[in-house]
Amino acid sequence: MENREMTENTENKEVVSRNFIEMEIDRDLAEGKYDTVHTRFPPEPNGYLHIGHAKSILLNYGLAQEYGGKFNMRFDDTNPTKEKMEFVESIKKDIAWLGADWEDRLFFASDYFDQMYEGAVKLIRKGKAYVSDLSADEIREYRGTLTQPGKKDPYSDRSIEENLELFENMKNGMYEDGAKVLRAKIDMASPNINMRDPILYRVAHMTHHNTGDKWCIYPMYDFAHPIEDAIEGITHSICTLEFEDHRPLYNWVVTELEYEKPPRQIEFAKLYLTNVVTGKRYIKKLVEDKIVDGWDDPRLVSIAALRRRGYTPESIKKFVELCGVSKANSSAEYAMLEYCVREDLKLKKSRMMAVLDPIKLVIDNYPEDQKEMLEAANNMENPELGTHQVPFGRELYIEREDFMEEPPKKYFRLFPGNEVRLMHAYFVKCVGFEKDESGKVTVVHCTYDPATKAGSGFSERKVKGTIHWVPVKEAVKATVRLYENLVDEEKGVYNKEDGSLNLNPNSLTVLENCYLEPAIAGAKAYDSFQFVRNGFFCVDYKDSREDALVFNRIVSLKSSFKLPKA
RNA sequence: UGGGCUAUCGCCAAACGGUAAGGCAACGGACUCUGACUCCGUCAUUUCAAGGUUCGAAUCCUUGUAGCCCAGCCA
Repeated sequence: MENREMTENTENKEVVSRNFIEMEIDRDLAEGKYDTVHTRFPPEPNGYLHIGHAKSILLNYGLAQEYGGKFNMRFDDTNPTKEKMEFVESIKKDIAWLGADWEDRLFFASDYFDQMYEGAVKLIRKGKAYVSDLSADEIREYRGTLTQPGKKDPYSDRSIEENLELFENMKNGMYEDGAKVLRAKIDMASPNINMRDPILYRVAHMTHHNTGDKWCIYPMYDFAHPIEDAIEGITHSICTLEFEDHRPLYNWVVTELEYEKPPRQIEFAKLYLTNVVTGKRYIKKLVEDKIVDGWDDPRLVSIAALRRRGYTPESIKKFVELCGVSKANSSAEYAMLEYCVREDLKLKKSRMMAVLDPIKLVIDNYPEDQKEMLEAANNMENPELGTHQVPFGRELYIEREDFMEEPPKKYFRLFPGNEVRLMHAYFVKCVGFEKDESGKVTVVHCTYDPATKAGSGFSERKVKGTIHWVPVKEAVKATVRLYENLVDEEKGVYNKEDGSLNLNPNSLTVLENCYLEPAIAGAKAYDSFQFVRNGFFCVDYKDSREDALVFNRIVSLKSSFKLPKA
């Protein structure tokens, strides 16, 4: 009853309960902890963004919007060994495409290296950090294990002066990579391994994509991230669950560095999709093995791949919203994503006729030299999309599936003696067919009834089926690609024995003999349509040419009819 | 066996001590110039399990169980 009232009060707006992050923010605001909301998306530029990142981007951006706050874009580029400029460009493109607007707030963690260095010096002066000469192996050894406490670092008692000098030497390039590190002095016996004197700075003689050769020491994530957030005035630093254990360290850093109104870290569960490949190594191999056509192959779920496939930013936003935000590890079904694109495209795109697997239909009683132009609504449910003309004549192409010599029960399409409607045109009745030597049907014959023309108001009799068609003479030939899941859904994504992918051999079907109605001619990259009864399709930006269109199927239409398998 | 986190329908996910929302999927049916869309209906007597507190428990307590994360000079 309470819910019903809420529904009425908010009119057609659905009642969406607040997620736990919003509730935390509400509380922070109410308690006066913060008086604004400032979020950020902080990727490391070491790869392409995928659907999982979209959740974080849209969550952070959405929160800033919702609370009238700000959203920053920030590259967390504190490890030059992994980062590339190529990725900063692709990430910016993807985020902009998704509609998360960082306005003029594009930052790089590397822009703060000076401040981070100052912060480290401050910690040393407070006696909270020291330079250690332990090797990587020794550090690991001293750290202890999950069940055993760590041991005191023998260098942890160096004087402040000595530490100051050593750290400056580190900065000045006096040591080899790995020779020395700066560690926080916290608690080697902490049950939380992250607190066992974590490394703050390491030596790495490497050229950084942003700072060049200015630095040869680089801050670690745990030290850098809270500083980045604090410098930018971030209030809510939202990250994924695996950083929960790092929160005490995050708080330690902002506390020791004495930031006023320090940011607060809140963790949420990543978004996973079932039966989908997101691992970098796997995708890299698929690309190298030429199983997929690059990192934006339409079967992949990188943002670039979804864009190429024809997904819209709106559909991804809707999907992310539908998935919700919680702390429970979970995996959304691909069907939900598909629902979201259909929902978005349904009223926005023109509904055209395209025959993917053609068979010729001859209207025996339609004069050979006759021709007419029929008017077709672009979208019957959205008249604003207007209309277009489609030529009609004696010879048409129809879908091979729409004719059967011996139909099963409940088959509403063409079969000898049956009458169907040709969409936007006339009723036709099947009067015969031709076969070749192999028994394959080559031509279907029918007669039409002029009285049944679309829009004539004819209502004397009805037909159960309506099929789409394309005029033989004016049709535009095109290539259409149909997709299935890249991996075998039955077997699961990964092979249990060797960890390789269980690939679906049918993930790509290329149909090179498709015919489109002429109104589609001239379609440009990323243009998309509903091909009536076949799904939504998008012009491929890589392979399509004006005179040789190539379409990717974004998603099929739902269907409650299953043709019985022969 | 140390620490952190999580368990509510096939999949997401609400409910914040007052008697299990909603969406996806699925399944019926109506409608239909897309077997689409739309519309109507079905879909958790029960919330990981077992005890306990309470007039009342998914929510509180106890004891278990299961899953995820942490021992990079990665983020």
